[in-house]
This record gives sequence, C-alpha cells and structure tokens, in this order.
Amino acid sequence: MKKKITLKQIAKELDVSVSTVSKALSNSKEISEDTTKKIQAFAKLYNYKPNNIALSLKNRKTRTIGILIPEIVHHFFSTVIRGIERVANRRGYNVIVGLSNESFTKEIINMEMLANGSIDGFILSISKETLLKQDYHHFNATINQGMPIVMFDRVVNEVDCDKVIVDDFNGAVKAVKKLIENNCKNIALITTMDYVSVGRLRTQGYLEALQNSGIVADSNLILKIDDSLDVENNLEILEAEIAQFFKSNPNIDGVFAVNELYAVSAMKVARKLGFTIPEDLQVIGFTDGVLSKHATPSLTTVSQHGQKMGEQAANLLIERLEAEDAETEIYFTNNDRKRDFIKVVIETEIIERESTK
Amino acid sequence: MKKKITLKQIAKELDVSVSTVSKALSNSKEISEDTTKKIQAFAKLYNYKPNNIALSLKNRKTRTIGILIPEIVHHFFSTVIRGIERVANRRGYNVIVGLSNESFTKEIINMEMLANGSIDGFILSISKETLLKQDYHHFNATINQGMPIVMFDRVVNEVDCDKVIVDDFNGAVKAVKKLIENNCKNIALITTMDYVSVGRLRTQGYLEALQNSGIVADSNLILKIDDSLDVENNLEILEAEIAQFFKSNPNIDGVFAVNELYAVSAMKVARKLGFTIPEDLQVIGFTDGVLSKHATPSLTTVSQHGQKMGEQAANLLIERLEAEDAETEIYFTNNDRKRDFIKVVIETEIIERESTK
DNA sequence: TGTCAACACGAAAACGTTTTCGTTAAATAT
DNA sequence: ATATTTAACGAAAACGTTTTCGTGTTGACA
Repeated sequence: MKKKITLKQIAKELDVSVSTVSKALSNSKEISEDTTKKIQAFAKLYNYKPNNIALSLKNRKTRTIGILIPEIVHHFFSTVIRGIERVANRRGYNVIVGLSNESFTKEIINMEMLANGSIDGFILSISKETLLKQDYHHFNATINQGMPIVMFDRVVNEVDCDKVIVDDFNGAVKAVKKLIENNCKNIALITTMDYVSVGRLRTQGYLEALQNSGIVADSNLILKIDDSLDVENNLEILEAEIAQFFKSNPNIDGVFAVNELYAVSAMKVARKLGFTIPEDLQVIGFTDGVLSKHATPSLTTVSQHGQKMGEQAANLLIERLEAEDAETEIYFTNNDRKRDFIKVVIETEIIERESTK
Repeated sequence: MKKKITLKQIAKELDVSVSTVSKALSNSKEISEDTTKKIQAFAKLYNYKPNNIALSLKNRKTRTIGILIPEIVHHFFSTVIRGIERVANRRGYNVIVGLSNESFTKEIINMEMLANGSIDGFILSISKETLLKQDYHHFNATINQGMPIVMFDRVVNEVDCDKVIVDDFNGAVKAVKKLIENNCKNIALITTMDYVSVGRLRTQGYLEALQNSGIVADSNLILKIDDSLDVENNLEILEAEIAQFFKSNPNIDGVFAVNELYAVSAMKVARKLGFTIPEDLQVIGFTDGVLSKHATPSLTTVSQHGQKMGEQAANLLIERLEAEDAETEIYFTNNDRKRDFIKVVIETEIIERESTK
C-alpha cells in the first residue's frame, strides 16, 4: 500500500528543499532546467498530486459548493443537482450535498456542519418546516459570516441573496389559460396548503387566469391537500380526497394541479369514476417529471427546467465567489463594487401531451 | 460582516496563548476553572466553531465520504444516496457526490479530484462505459493508496473491496416463478445487452426459473434492448421495438422486464395492441420506483431496496475507516487484523400490484 | 531553608502547501 | 580590482488546529 506522496518526501528523496520542489512543479523559472526536469519526472513517477485539504487551508477556499435540499428522492431536485454538478465540475468545483428532510433543525445542523470551512458557498432550497416557522436567522447568519448563498425554487424575501426561481405565477396562468382556450368551463385547482411559497404563487396564477377571462372563481372547485402528511406513502388518502372532490363537483371538465403527483392521481381517480381523458376532462400538471411522461394518458405539464435552474444557480454562486477573490487581490477596486443580488426567473413552458385536447 | 473567529484571535483578545484557548475549549483540566470559564464564554459569544479544514489537515482525515454514481436523475440512485446520507450524517460524516454520467473518463477524473485528500473513502457504482471497457485500474489504484472503496449494485470481481448488491438472480427467479404459478405459458423477457452485470444476472434468473419448471426457453421470447442509446429521450424507438416484438410473438401471456421503464413501456404497448392487463398479459418489472407505483395498472415489481443498500454501504465504509483509526492508535493489534472484504446481499421482495393476477 | 509536587500556562511541532524573502556563488559591469 | 547583477536555491511564515513538552510560580513538607 503506497500512501500518497508529499512534497516533503520528494524533497528528502531528491535532496533538495520543499520550496524547490514546489517551485519546480509549478514551472517556476527560479529553478534550473535540470532540477526541474528531475523533480517533475520523479513526481510523475510517484503520481504526485497536491493535497487538496492543505491547499484549501492555505488558500482559505475549498472550491466546493454546498447543496442543501429538502429531499433527494425527487425528480425535480435531482435534476437541479445534475445542473449544479455540471457547471460546478466544468468550472473546477466539487459539490457536497446535505439533506434537510424538510426539517428546520436538520437544515440548521447541516448548515453549521458545512459552514465551518468545508465549503465556499451554499446553493439551497428551503425546507417546508422552515417556511412554516418563518425563521430565517440561520441563512442570514451564514451570509453575515461572509459565505454567499444562492436560493432556488423555494425562496423567501427575508433573505438577501441571489435567487433562481421559475415563473410559478405565469406558468400557472399559461396552464389555466390553455384549459380555457380548450373550452373547459369548470376548471378545478388541486393545490397544497399555502405556506410553501410556490404553491401560493401557482394558486394565484390560477385565479388570475380565470379573472382575465371573466370567469368567477368558485371556491368549491379548489381542493387543498394537506401536504404535511407524506402523500407518497398515503396514496389512498390522497385518492380518496380527490374522489370525494370529483363527486361533489361532477361538472368539472378541467383540472390544474400544482404538482405532478396530484395531476396523475386526479387522472387515475377520474378514469375510475368514468371520465374519459381528454374528452370529458382535461388535466395539466406542474413540474415535468417521469410520471408525466409515462402516465397513461401522458400528462400535459408546465415544465420547470430543473437542470437549467441548477446551472444558473451554480453560475451565480461561482461568479460571486470569484468576484470576491478579485476584490481581495486587487487592492483598490472601488469601481468594481460587489454586484447587487439578482433574481433569475426561469420561464416555464407548456409541454403538450395526451391529457389535453 | 463578521468573519468566523479563530483560536488565534480569541487568544489575542483574551491575552492568553493559543494552546490555552484550545485546551480550555476542550475542558482540559490543565487550565484553571477561571480562565476556562472566561474563554468558553467568549467563544460562545462569538460563536466559535473549529475550522473543519484545519482539523482535517491535522487529523489526516476529513470525515467525508465520496459518492460516485453514473447518474443522479434516477430513482434508484437517489434512494441509495438518501440511505448513505442518513447513516453518514448520523455517524458524523458528510457526503460529497460526483457523477460519472456513465463515462469512463469522467469517472476517473472525478475519482482523482476527490482522492487527493478531500475524502476518506468511496462509495460507488460503476459506469456503463467502464464495465464495457473492463478497465478497473483506477479503482485498484485508489485502493492501493489506502483509500477504501465500497461498491454497490454494479460491482465487479476484479476489484477487491466491500460490496453491496441485490440478489438480482434470485429476484428474477422469484418474479418468473410467480408468473409461472399464475399460469403464464409463454413468458417473455425484456432485457438489456449483457455487459451490465445486473442485466446478465437477471437474465440468468429468468432462464433458471423456466428450467426449474421444465419449460424450455425460447430465444424468440427474449428481447434485448440496446441501452447504449438514451432510451428516456427515445421512447418511440423503445416502444416500436416492443410493439414489433409483441406482433411477432402474439402468444405471449407474461412479461418479465429487467427494469421499470421496460415494464411500463411493455404495458403501454400491449394495451394499445388490445391486451388486457392482467387478464391477457401479466407483467413484472425489476426496480421498484415511482413509475411502478403510479402506472395504470400499477406494476408488480421486484423491489431493490435502494435505501437499505445505501445504508449498508455507508456502514461498511465507516466501520472500515474507524477500524483503521483504531489500528494506528493502538500500537500492537495483531489480534484485530483488518477484516476481510465482504459482500452484502440484499434480499429482493416482490411487491404485488395490479399487473399480475 | 531547601526540596519537590502540583498547578497553570506557553512554546513549538506537526499536518501539506505556497510564497516571500533571504543567501550564496558566479557572472557581468564599472 | 571592485561593485553590482543574476541565477539557483533554502529558510521561514502562514493557513487553523491539537498535543507534547517545557517552564515558572506556588504551596507543602522535611
């Protein structure tokens, strides 16, 4: 077992100083051609690679990005990670991921664990519990310590940082508008409780689209699911609620659901109740994932472009990190003040499939 | 912006030495009660947390685990990550993830990027391209450098390390046996090309189950999909192949597919061709993911227990890491030799849903 | 009064780098 | 012949810790 070799060992072996080895390996012209050749050959032979931790300590930066998300077994979040990883890797960064599991406490613990030097900045999406508590001190605390944060999807005005979101509002507007154009007269909304910001925005979009077309919203046509319970493992409850909803409102001919699962479940229930899709009932979901694509009938959705969000977030973060570098290196840089925080809005797009006419 | 405070700054502020501060914070009884109190109060006030990088450098271990997987937008892999993260976090470790994207080169680059001190050990699943090339030198190289590896799911005999796999063979046997018991007479297999080990094992299981029941396998009933093409984005090709397959073999009354997508696609195609499921045709897939649960009809599957695999893998790795620690700390430990490499086999389980009788 | 422990703390090394600043010897310029 | 530059290298500091080994000051004891 040959442990990784260090500069010191190379130096000893070749009977030169550590500094000489370091310089030779970086092709410093302080070192003679002969010794440089000799040292580089030796280093190559022993497959020398500088120790990352030592470099991190010296440079006071780790070139790794911390990702903190509520849940990883989730198509949307994994596409975001893929996006982040893509650009991070391309730009020479690593990513380290933490999962809050939708818990406030785990979010804090994870942040503290990573904020002590392990990473240069965060990309995160806020946990449900945190949104409920509306306690954002941990975000502001880490920002105050000089560690930049980029938030995506589930963001919040109370924290000053770069943000990447999808245009939930207009996405919903587009979807409902499409249903209206397709001649739906009684469009239902299946949504979550209000505290997750994205759910609220999509609900507002629904209302807006109706109003724009001169339709008065009927509160009976809005079904709010309590998503504090784990729906994935309580599918029957969800389906029962939806069934009840359809039975109380037999005139429904269009459904807009704020996520994929609700939409697919709605289709499933509706078909059992005798609806034909899209003839009797048209359905549009939000978030374009695997379910939408493979459902029967396949689901028309509002695409969220998770990967693009991840890429944008990573670019924002890295640019800020490297701007900071420049700022400390160049002494007087008043002309190049830190840029303001920006909010990137990713446009949504309707992907038409079989669940609409 | 208050940057994180260091021992040195505390020492200066309180006019003591760095060593005193360090000892006081760890409650060393070398330090008087008075100074200890004072220092701890000050540290708490300024929210002192030791710098992780410095600790890593000093201890020559990072308490972080490197995960290297072919793809993250994939239900199975994300459940594995969830499992790893769960136990890693519980045992005080972080996880850093790299994606090989099924590419040999990216796998190597990622490994080298992480192996230079950033992590203590790897948990990985081999990329398709690597399996094709059968070139495993990078795995053996990192192991030789003293960095332990745990492989899961896609493993290979040529590398000596701990492994966690599912019982692909017996899972397939069980599934096909179930179809036979359910009175299927002509059971088809939809599988991949042979080079991914798991596909091969599942195929063998299929053959074994047939043979056990005295049925001669019919090669016409085996459809091999070339999964080098990106099926997710070429669904039509996949479906066309399957349709052709059904048409050439109209007597098929049972299908075993080596993954979820093939199974769901088979159901979709079959229904379009007029089959009723499960009456005319019964289907079982491998890998229990979102698709299986939400398909119509929902799919009977062989569950892979991704999360459990992740947990087992993490435990194996961490135990080995901490055994190494013990070995270097206690000088004579001949009685406690390094344990042999073990292969944990996770039992599969059939989850019955609507696609079988 | 002199010896020795106990106490409370500091100095320094170590982890693996990079970089600044010497230092020596040879080469060139004056 | 003397002064100055240049080439080639080494020493040491720094990043933030922990830990080993002093060291000086007490107080107790003979």
